[in-house]
Amino acid sequence: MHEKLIAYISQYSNLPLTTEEQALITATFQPKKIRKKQYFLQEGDVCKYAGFIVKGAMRQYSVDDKGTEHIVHLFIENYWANDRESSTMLTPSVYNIDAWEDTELLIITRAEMLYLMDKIPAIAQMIRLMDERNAIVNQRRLSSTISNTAEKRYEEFAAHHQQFIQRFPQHLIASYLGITKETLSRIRKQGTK
Amino acid sequence: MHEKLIAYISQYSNLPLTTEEQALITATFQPKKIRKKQYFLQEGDVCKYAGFIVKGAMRQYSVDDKGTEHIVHLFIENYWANDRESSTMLTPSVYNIDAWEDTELLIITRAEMLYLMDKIPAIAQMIRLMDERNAIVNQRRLSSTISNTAEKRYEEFAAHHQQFIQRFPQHLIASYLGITKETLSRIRKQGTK
DNA sequence: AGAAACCGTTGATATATGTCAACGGTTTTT
DNA sequence: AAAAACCGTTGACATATATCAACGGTTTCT
Repeated sequence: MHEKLIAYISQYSNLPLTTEEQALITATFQPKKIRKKQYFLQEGDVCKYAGFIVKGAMRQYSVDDKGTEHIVHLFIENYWANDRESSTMLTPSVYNIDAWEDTELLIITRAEMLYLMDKIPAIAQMIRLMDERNAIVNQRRLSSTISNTAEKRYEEFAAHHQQFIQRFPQHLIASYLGITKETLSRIRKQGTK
Repeated sequence: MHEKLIAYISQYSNLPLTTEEQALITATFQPKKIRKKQYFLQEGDVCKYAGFIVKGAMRQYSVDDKGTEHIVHLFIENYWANDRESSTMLTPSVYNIDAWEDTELLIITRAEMLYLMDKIPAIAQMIRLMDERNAIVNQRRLSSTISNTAEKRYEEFAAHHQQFIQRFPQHLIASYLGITKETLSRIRKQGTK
């Protein structure tokens, strides 16, 4: 089960992982299975673990006063489920993370991750590159949200996230884009003409 | 002029900077002055430098087909002006960064920064923490943009960014929030009642 | 196998926000 | 000192998107 994680880490670094490093990684990341609809993180709890998704699909969302869910992230294989603000600051999360499909994770605490970063250069390297990639992706999404119409946002999203479109129902995609499912339905209908 | 930068870096780390490290930093970061309205980065150019703002105020924005500017970032003292996607990937930027007030910067290339990260642990540490803080801030902004009405977004912004409100005109704040200046004007009027 | 939940779509209508034009008061430029 | 550019506001109107309700077709549960 840890092979996918090892492969994932390796891909970020030119330094190959030693056998000892691989063993340490395997010993540190704990497998965890979550059935569909179960929570990985609940609003109000501190996010204690980051989870690498080996198999499955998850979503992260907040719920407003009216009970409406707002999807902030969608995750599939090779993504990390985590509320960084909560796990870093040790504050209660405003988000929920739950499984959209039955999901297999490899989980790790923040303290363990800091330890691994210290012991394994490739991990430190991976984190740095992930942060960088993350900053870029966030910047793009923000920019798109501020500047573009719903239609253009959907087109951009569809162009770059084909796997998500296939894997999650439309109403989740709509919420991720900050629009209602009805609006997305109308946009798509119009787009095909 | 470099004292403010040294102080800024120190604040991120418990390791104090040695005299040699301070000298290296001072030698690497080049002072640069930019007059109001001048560009630090122009759309289409590769972002060659990151700039630490010692004094002044800047803005980062894209321009759409209709010629409308969309502010994605506002910067004042102790902020970093940079288009990370462009400087990391060496691709032409879709953004402009210009000075809103006369501004003094300390600039550094990506290669130099990587070198400093390698040589000075406190710098590596700073970058890591900045990335972390950044990820959190971006997450919040994104979440707010997706979930909240314009009015609530403005209230949240005003509550946490008093300095920006005092320093930049309303139409820039409006653009930063993804709304028009007219809408912001009406929101504010209503809010005071 | 039947019931229930889920999903996407459509219509009618409501609401938030954008667009355009104009104004008076500043500040900046020359 | 005059002219120009900038800034916030307001009104009238246009548009994008949300809301609410209903429907038929799936899929999921029991």
